[in-house]
Amino acid sequence: MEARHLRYAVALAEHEHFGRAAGELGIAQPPLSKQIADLEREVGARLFDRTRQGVFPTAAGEAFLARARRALDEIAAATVDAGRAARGETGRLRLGFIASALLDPLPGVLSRFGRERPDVRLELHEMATSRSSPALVAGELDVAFTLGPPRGAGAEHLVSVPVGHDHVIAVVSTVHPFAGQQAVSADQLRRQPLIVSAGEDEPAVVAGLRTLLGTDSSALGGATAARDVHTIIGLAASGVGVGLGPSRMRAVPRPGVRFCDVTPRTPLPDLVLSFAARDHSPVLRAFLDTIRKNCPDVGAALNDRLRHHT
Amino acid sequence: MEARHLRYAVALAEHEHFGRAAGELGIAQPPLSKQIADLEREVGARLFDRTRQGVFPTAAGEAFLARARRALDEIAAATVDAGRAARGETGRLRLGFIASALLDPLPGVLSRFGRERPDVRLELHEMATSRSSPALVAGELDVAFTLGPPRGAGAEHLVSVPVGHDHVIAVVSTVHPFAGQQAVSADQLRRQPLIVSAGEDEPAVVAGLRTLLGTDSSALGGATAARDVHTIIGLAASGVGVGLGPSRMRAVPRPGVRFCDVTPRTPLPDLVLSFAARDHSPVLRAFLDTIRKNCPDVGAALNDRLRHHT
DNA sequence: CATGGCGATATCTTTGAGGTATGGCCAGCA
DNA sequence: TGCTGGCCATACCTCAAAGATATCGCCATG
Repeated sequence: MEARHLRYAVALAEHEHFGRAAGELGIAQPPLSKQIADLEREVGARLFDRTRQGVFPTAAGEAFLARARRALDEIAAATVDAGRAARGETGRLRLGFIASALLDPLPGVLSRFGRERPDVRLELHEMATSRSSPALVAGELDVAFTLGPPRGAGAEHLVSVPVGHDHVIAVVSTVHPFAGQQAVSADQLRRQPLIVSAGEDEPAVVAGLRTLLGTDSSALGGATAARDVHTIIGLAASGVGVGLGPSRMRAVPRPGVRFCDVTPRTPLPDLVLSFAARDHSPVLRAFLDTIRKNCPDVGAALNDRLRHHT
Repeated sequence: MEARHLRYAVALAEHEHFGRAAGELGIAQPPLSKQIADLEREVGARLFDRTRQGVFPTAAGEAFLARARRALDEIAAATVDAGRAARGETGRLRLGFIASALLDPLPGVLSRFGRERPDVRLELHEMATSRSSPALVAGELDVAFTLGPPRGAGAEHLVSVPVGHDHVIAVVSTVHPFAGQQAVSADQLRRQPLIVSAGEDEPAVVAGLRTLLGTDSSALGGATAARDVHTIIGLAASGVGVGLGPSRMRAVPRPGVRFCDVTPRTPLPDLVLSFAARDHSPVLRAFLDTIRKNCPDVGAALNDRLRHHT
């Protein structure tokens, strides 16, 4: 049985007349008669009563037509749904990100993406760089914000694009002596109780701080450890010490704290967007496009990537 | 787009391999490649990723396949449903009947039919013969039990089959003097307070009673009128008088009453089963078949009718 | 570098959908 | 009662396209 048979039966039921139904279908009457006869033979039951007054479905015909109409609706919807999925209007995006990404690029990116693609299901997973890389390789994530380029086995199958540069800044309570300063020096910091990251991404941050304070610095050893940037800011606000973290902390103004530059300017690993090189999913492409529109200093690699698939 | 395209896409998704899917479909690999290519062109999106590891649906393909599977399910169900409807296993039967039919043939017929055709929706409408005939002609009923053959305009398009003969019997309270008698005479009845039908089918019954009691009988004029046989029996049980009604009253034994034959035996119009002559509905046929199996003294016309359609 | 497996392409064959002409049937009508 | 017209079915032909066979190009293996 073919969709043609369903279309012909539905048209015949609608027009109650072989000739007019055939005309509507753009075919002649004899082929329609034959197709309906073939259909009735295949179904094993008479589907239409041919009377002098018109052609009307039998009980079997009514039962058949109800299913036929639903089948035709599904077929029509199949094309529509496939088109929407192909354009990235529907689907799913599994996004991994480090906690600090929630400060700066994510709020803007997610709200814009949610507006542009309301029917895409977003799955957000906060995770350290060390976990998101294998998840991308294994296909458990579609895209991830990581601290520095992804590392580990299979990383060569990932594309990485820096979406923002980063350096160390300090955060202090408004009543702290540093609060009025534009910048604080490494020397000043060495004489303060410090609050630093202790999350899984710690090594990268600690490396930056060692560069800043000197490898012999004992200040780092006595520093308070916090799991993520939000905790660092909170502890600094309550006067526990001077928080040190990525410059993206500035993106979330918060009463009770001030941010200070740190001299010398100490770079941290870039915030990087990674995804599988062979992932051509239109939803991913749409997400990358949103990133490009939302992050002015996005790397050239992303533009290349987008141009490549347009 | 044809059902073939859906079947091929589903098979390809299942086997993840053009060659094996084609083998399963009973065709060679090149035609399958072409059909899938045609499908992708018509949908306007790539539906499968051909990789070295296998053939996998894209996001668009997944969306398409979900709809395709449902469409194919509907198509398969269409044939099944049509077959069931053609065999009269599903559908609807609108049955009109006079109240007294509830006494005798209906309980057995309906319980048997309900067991044999559990998926047929039964619509029961108690109505007088004068109403069921036009309803049958207008197609608002499928079949009806009437008192005597249907009358009125269009009755020639109806088939009528007597399903039981009927005559007048008397019903009295167990404490009534008649209670011990096998039969009562017209003379005895003329000297008793009577309870007779006053429903829409009254004329037929009254005509029978006039035959019994004589047209000059004043007893009928003073009789208590009851709308249906159940009321006649109830009034007789409470001692209001002697109930006169169809012999089918006997089918419902009820404590507190006795039934007596009436002499001379006075026939009433037969209980008749009627339906539209051109109605070949399988549900109707199944119902007639049940009637035949349940009513031993069914008319030859019904057997003819059933044989005609076997 | 050779090999084998896989999907795409080219070309031919054959099925069957659809067109035209016509037949059979029945209601309406003179 | 025979005629006529409308309607669906049948007969037969045509041609598009589904499918078969042969082959190519590609790439991951050894």
